Amino acid sequence: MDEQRMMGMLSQAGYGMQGGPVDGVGDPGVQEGRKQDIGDILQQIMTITDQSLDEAQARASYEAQMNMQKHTLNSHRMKPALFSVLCEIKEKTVLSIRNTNEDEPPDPQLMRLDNMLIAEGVAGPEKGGGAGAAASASAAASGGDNAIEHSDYRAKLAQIRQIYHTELEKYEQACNEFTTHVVNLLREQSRTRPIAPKEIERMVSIIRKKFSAIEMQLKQSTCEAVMILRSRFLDARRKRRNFSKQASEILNEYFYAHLSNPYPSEEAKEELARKCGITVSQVSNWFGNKRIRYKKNIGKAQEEANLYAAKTAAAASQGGVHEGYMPQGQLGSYMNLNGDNYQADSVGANVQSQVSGMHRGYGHHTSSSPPDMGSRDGGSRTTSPGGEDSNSFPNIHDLNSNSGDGSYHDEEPSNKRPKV
DNA sequence: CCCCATGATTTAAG
DNA sequence: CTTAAATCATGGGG
Repeated sequence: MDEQRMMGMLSQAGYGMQGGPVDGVGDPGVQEGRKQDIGDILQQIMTITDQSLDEAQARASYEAQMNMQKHTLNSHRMKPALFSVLCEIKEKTVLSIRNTNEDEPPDPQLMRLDNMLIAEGVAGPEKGGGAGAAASASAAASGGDNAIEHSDYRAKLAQIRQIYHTELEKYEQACNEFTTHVVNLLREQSRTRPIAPKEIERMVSIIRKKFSAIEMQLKQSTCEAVMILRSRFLDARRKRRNFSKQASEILNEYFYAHLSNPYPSEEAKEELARKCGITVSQVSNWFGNKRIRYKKNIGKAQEEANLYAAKTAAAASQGGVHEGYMPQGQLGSYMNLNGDNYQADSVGANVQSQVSGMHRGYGHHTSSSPPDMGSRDGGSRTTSPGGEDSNSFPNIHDLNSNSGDGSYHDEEPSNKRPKV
């Protein structure tokens, strides 16, 4: 099989030395001649050796002859010296070759694949650990019961992982086997051909390189499989589920209670997320959607908002049926607003405008203060936390949307899915 | 089926 | 990073 190839390479190395820079010292002319001689001799010997080996492979009947030649060669008194010299020469040429193409910077592509596989928990720490740990961690982080959705995913991932490890193992085993085989072969041949240990090392490294190409292919296809799996299972869009009725209520209450400035601070978002059993990202999404959709709707379908206002009021008066965090302060103003009516659109401006004087640039609270609480207006109106900022958000009044029911939520969007 | 409410994502601006 | 706006894709009701 590959002996043929190896012999070819060895022969090549042998021939290559002919013109090569064998040594830097000495008179060029003499040196040249000597090199030529040595080259000729070597070539002859190599040819004979190759021939004999080839014939041996081809025909067993030459066994005897080959043995004889081997014996002759082995018993020649000059043999050790000659081999030594040949080895030295070969080593030099081989080294020069090696230097040109041996430098093997860890392939960036391979590193990328490795990183991704580790990130996906495929290649990471041993079997049970990686995927399982990652999955349970993310499940715990998101608060929980989303396991249903992901169990399938995890199962598939584990499958991929299994296959990957099996293949990798197979690959390693094959690589080692083959390497061992080649090394043995070379050692065997080193009795009849000038093969230095370094030569063997080099062969081994070449073999490893070849095999690592296969390894990379394996990693690549594994990565692809993971990618497909991810897009299939983890694309949240495909798995959209409405929030629970209760979560929607909580969110809506907060929204309508802070209509004048419906931008929950980071802390508020966390609290809402906790109460609703969803992630902070989801809260942000919800408010983003809510704001824009509310705005688009002003003027109609707002009756339902009253519903929330009423609920809120009721809750407040009863001591808070619904979580505590409806700022009681605002209820009053709310009722006012509602009662006031809603031409709000027009009125709205005036309604909120005046007020507490201090402005803080609306919106972007760098999480400074929870918009809610404090802002209670003293007398009668609006409470918007930031004086005029209330204007910034289109007039408020009601509207509502009673969201559906449904239930699940997804786990924290584990943001980036790698791209291939 | 269609249609629309809705959560998530993308895009663009700051 | 956050947000508004547009858009996507699903769930679920008629």
